[in-house]
Amino acid sequence: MDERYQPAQVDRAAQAYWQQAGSFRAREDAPGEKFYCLSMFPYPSGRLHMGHVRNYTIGDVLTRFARMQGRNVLQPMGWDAFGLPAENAAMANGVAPAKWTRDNIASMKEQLQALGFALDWEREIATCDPSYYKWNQWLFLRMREKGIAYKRTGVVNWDPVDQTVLANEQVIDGRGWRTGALVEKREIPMYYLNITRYADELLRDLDTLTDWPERVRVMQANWIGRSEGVDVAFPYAADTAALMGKPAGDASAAMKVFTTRADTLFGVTFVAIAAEHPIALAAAAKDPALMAFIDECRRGSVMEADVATMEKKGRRTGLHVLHPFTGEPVEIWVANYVLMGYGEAAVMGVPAHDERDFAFARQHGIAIRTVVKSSTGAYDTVVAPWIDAYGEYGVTVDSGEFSGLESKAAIDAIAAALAARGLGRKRVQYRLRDWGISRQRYWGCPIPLIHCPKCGEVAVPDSQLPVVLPEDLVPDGSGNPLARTPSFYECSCPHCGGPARRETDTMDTFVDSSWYYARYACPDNAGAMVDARVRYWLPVDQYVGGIEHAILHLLYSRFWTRVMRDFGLVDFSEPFRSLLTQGMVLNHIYWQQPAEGRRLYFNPKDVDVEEAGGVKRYVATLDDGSRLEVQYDGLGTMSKSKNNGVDPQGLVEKYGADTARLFMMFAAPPEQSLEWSDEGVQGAFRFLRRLWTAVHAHVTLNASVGAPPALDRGALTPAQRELRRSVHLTLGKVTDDIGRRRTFNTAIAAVMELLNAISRFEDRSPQGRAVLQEAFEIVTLCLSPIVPHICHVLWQELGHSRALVDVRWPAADAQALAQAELTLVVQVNGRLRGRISVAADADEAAIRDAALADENVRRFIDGAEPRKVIIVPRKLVNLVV
RNA sequence: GCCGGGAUGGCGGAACUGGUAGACGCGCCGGACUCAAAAUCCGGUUCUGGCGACAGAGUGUGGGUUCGAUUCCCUCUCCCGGCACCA
Repeated sequence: MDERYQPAQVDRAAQAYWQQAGSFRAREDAPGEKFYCLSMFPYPSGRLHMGHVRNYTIGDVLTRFARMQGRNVLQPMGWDAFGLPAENAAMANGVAPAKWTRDNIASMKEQLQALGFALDWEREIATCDPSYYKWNQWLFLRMREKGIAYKRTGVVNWDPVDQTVLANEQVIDGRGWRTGALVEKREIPMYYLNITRYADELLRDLDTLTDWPERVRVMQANWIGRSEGVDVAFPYAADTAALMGKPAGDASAAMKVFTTRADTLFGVTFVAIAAEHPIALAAAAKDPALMAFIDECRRGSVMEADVATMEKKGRRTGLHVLHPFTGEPVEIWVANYVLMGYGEAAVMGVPAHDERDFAFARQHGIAIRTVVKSSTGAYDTVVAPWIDAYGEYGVTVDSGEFSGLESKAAIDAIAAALAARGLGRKRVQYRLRDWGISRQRYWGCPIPLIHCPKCGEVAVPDSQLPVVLPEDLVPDGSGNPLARTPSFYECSCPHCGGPARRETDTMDTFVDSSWYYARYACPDNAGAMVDARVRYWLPVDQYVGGIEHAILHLLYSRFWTRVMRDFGLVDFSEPFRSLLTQGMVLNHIYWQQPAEGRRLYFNPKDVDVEEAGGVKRYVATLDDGSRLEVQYDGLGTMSKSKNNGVDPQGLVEKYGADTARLFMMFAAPPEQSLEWSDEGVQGAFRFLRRLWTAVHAHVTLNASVGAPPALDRGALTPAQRELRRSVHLTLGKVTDDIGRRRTFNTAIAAVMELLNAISRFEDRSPQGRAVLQEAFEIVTLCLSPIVPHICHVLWQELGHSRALVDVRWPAADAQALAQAELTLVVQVNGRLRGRISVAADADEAAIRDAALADENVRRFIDGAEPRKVIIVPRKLVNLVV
C-alpha cells in the first residue's frame, strides 16, 4: 500500500474496475426491488459546471446507497440537446448547431466519467437524435387527433430588423439583443397543448406526492391557481352596440368578465379591456389617440413580472356597457395590465375593494363606491376611500336587493340571480394557461405537419416519421433557416400528392424533457415510444434536480405522463415518486465599470481581499499582471455572464474526483444553496489524506505483527467498548442521514468525528487492533457512496477480495450501543446549571435527588423546595423554583 | 408586483418531535517537528467580565405563547429562486 494518498491512481484503479466488471449496467432480471434514480439531464453547453457536479453527486450517493441496501438500481444519463444556445454558438462561430452540440456531448461525457458516477452509459439518449424525437412527433399527432394539441394565435416578441421571433431572454430593456431595435408584439398561429384540461387532476394529485418538498407542491398549486368565481355579462350600451353592430341591452351581445368577488358587483365603476380586445380595436379605428395608446401597449413586455411592475396605464374608449342589475352605463377603459389571451381579456373595476383597481381609479378620477363592510367589527367604518381599498370579505351594503349579506352568501345570491337572467353563472377558473409549444427556431424537433394549398393542414403519416431536421444549417440570427431551405420545406401532400409546404416551426424544448425519463427504460426500441421495460422501471423512485425547475419542467412532465397514460402507453400518473430539489452553487461576484461599454466581471480566483482599518478593498490581478480595484457584489449563482464559475475539471485534476464529491456533499445540505470555497476543498482533501494515512498505518502494523484476531465482544476494555460504541452510533447515524434525512453533510461530519476518535485510540493489543479493523471497515462502508474511489481501494487494503461496490450495507450492533450510565443536564428555571451522572435505569426520585445534590444547582435553588420537576428521559432535568 | 425559500461565531454550517446553541469543517492564535519554510501533528478559538471556579449577554428586527423557543404564533427588514420563448 502506498504511504501517500495519490488520487489520480486511486480514481483510475476504481474506475477501471467498475468499467471491466460492468458494475453499473442495469438489468431488468437482476435480484432485488427496483430503484430508479434519476438526475435531471444536462443541456450540453460544452463544459460541466459545479451545479452539474452537485446534482449528479447527490443522485450518485443515493444510487450507490440503495444498491448497497440490495436494490436493483438504474441510474441513466442523457442530453437535453435542443435549444437556443446552440444557435447562438452557431452565430458566434459559424459552426452548425448539430456539430457544436455533439462535440459538447463528447467532452461533457468524458468529464462525467472522470467523476466516477455509477451510470449505465448503455442507455444514453440525446433529444436531438431522430430516434428520440420521432416519438415527440408521433405523440404530438396523437394529441392533435384528440384535440389535446390545437392551433390558435399567440403573442410573440418580434424583432422588426432581423425579422425574427425573439425569446424573452433575447429582449433586453424592450429591445432586440442583436439589433437594438424596439421589440414589437406579434400575433401568429401556434400550436398549444391543452394542459388546462388536466388542471384539476394535476392540482388534486399534488396531495399524493408526499415525498416531494412541500414548497414545490405549494408553488405548483399556486401556479395552477384554481379559483371559484362567477362569469358576469355586461350587456352593450347603445354606443358599443352600434360600433360592434350588435343589439343593445341584450344578453346575446355582452362583455364577459370573470370575478371571484361577485359580492362587489354593485361597486363596479368601470370595466377594463386588453389593448388587443376587439372593442378596443374597433374604437381605435375612429380615435387616433386611442390607437397610439394601443400601439404603445403592444410594444410592452409580455412577461408577467414586467406587466405586474410596470406603471398602470389606461385610456377611455368613450364607450359603455350596462350594469347587469342596475342597468347603469359603465365606462369601458383600455388598460395595459389586462392581458389578451388570459381569461376574457376584460375585467370589472371595483376600486373600493381591489388594490389595483383602486390605484387605477385614483389616477384617472374614476368614482369609488363602497359596497362591502367588515362584519367582525374590526373595521367599523370602511377604510376611507382616499386611503386604501378594503379587499377583505364582509357584509354587503348599497347593493340593492343583495344588501346585508355575508360576502359568500352574496356571491351565491348574485350568481343565482345572474343565471336566472342569462347574464352569468358560477365557474371554476385556473390561472394555468395552455402550453404553447411552437417555436420559430431551427434547433428543435420539427412539428410534423404539411400545408397543402388544396387540403389545408395535413398530418405527416406515421410511416413517414420522423420528420428529420437537417443538421447542416447555420442560423444567422434573422428568421428561421428552415424557412429558407427548400430541400426541407418542399414536399408533396400526403392526401392529394400535389406540391405542399412543410411546417418549419419546431417544438419547445420542454417537450423533449417531458418524457425522457421513460425512454431510458427502452432507448433501443425503434418500433415503439415505450415498451414493457417501462412497466418494470417506472415511475422514477428518486428524482434529483435544481429548484429552478420546480414549476415548469415538473408540471409539464406530470401533464405529459397523464397524456401517455390516457393513450394507454403507461399505467401510472405521476412520473416522479420522490423529489429532491438541490440548491444553487454560489460564488462571489466582482465587477468594474469601464469609462465606456459594458461592465467587466472578474473571476474570484483573481481577486484578493485586502483589509485595512476595517475597510475592505477588492483588488483583481489582470492577465498582464497589473492590479485593479473592483466592486464586490455579494454572492450569486455561478454563471458565464458574471464570470464567477469554477471549472470542475481543474478541481478533479488537482485533487481527484472524491475531493470534488466530498466538498460538494459536505459544504451544505443538498436543498440549500452552496457557497464555493477553495479552503473548503482543501479541507475535504486533507480529510481523505488523513483517512488514507490512518488506514495505511493500521495495515502496515498488521503486516508486521500479524492480522488482528476475531473480535471478542464480551472481553473488551472500557476504552475499546467506547470506541465500538462510537463506531456503531456513527453507522446508525450515517444510515439515517443518507437513507431518510438526505443530509449528507451531517453524515460526513459524523464520520469525521469518528476518525478523530479513532486517531485518539492508542491501544495496539490484538483486541485493540480487532476493534480498529472493524472501525476502519465501517468508516469505509459509510463513506463509500460519497467517495467511492478511495473507499474501493481502502476496502481491498483492509483485506477483502470482494469489491466494495458489491458489498451490502451493514446494520449497527445493538450490543455495542448499550450504556450503563447516562449524563443528564440539570436546569434551574430553564437555565443550564449542572450535569449529573445516573444509572441508565434510574427512576425519577433518584434523578431528582442526584440533581438536588449538585453543588452549583444548590446555589441557584438557594434552599427552596422545587415547585415542579420536569424530566426529559435520557436528556435533562429542569427544576422550577 | 405575485408565488416560494432563507437569515445562527471571523466564514460554511450543526442542533431531526419545544429540551445542553455553535457538532464537523474552514480561518485565526499558540506549541511541537525543521537550519528555515511548506506539509504534518498537538492545544485553544461566540462575545463581555474574571487568574480561575463561574457569571452575564447571545440564533436578522420588534413583540407573544411556554418551566424552557434557533425551533411555535404575529410584525418588520434584507437576500435568493420562479413568473409561462433560458434550460
